[in-house]
Amino acid sequence: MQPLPGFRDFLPDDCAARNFIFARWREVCRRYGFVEWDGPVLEPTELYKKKSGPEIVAQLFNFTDKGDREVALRPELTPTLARVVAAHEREFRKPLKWFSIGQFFRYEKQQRGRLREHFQLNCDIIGDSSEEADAEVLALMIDLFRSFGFTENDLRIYISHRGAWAAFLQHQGHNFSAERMQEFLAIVDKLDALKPEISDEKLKALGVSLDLVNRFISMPENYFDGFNTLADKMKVRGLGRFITIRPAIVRGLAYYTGFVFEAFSLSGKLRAIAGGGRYDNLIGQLSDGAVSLPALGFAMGDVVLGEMIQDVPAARARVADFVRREYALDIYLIIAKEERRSDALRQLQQLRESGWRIDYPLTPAKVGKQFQTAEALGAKATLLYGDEWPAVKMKTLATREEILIPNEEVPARVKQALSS
RNA sequence: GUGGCCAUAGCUCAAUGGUAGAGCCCCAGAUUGUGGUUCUGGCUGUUGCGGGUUCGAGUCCCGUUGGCCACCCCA
Repeated sequence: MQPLPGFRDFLPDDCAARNFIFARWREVCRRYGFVEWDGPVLEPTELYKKKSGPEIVAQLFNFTDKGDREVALRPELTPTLARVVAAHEREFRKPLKWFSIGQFFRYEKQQRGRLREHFQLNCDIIGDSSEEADAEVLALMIDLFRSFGFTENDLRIYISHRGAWAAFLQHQGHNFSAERMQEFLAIVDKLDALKPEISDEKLKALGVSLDLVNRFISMPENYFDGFNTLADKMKVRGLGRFITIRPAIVRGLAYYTGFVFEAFSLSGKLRAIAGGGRYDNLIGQLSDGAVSLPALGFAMGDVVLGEMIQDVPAARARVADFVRREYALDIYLIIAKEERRSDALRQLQQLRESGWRIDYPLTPAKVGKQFQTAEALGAKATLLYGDEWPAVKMKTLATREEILIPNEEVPARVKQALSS
């Protein structure tokens, strides 16, 4: 039996690496004053059908449950967030700064960096429409990357703004409906992939020329001051070098209204590592107008991030170090004489209650074998119980130094030896 | 969803159509109670699965499942 396609087993090393990623996510988010929350893994399919746009619905991992409900494993968190916030917003002071770490699903053919399941960090600020909030979220994203050991040489965050496109087009005399705007942005999104003649043709169908579009792309700051404001705010924080204005970045989800951004690895091998934007209307839509709050946020997945970590030596070394420490022991007990097993277990329990990580042989084994096990489990020291009793022989594995200590002094001496 | 490449031991991979192998891992030893190295020995296969061609198929053909890559799409 194998796991289902696109689903992963996490062996101990994989789990430790995952814990490392989660630990950095939590640590940096808390540093920014974000609090953690979570929602259900299974939602009514309806939640995604109307609000996220048709793109995501085609890839839902959905089914009918035993109560004849149409349900879907969550493909993203934002619709759930919008629902929860609409229902509970009065209980919280604004702005909300919330983050969440959870598993998300999609039903599609898997490929490198893209499975049917992944873990994702979501960070959102709700109830603040200022550009300061935009900058705060971007800074958070950058510091998250920095916490893994990445620098401005490893990745770049490209920033665009849907409102900027609308304003530019209006300035040029075009007034697009929401649907036409969506159509237009889809073409812009593919400018790099398609031949200029084809893009031009598609744009002409909307009454816009490729020349016009390129004019904006080459000098966006001249047409939209918000880019300058944001860039200045990032420079003040010393993070300006991480961001690049790139109007052609348009995210696929329909609900974005303002700034949108995507982080890319500069090695060019990977897809977007993270992305997000402002969605000022979504909460209002999902609550049928009962609650209207501006919001913005982003998400970053563990799969692509993990691959990027493997690509960058400094980041890879941090993970390896963490993985090694994740389950390394403090002490391994050597039971050299089986008649000392009870004495050893009594001290084992005592030491565990003090918080030390200790393991020991469950069945009788040769002393040499026990030392091998101690080494393999990463123990810093061993405590040997045998003919020396009532004294215990403590050995520091790194230095091979052995000292004889009275058993009643073991807790104190262990503390002394391992605290340094 | 479409197309191309691939599938051999737990892992990485060998094997002109002619008796399936190596390295690593794991386990056990190298004289009585001391670890990373070394040495010796041991374990492991319906060659992904199902058909077909052939005297004979890991090898050739068809199907199927799974993986990788590209396209589509994108959290």
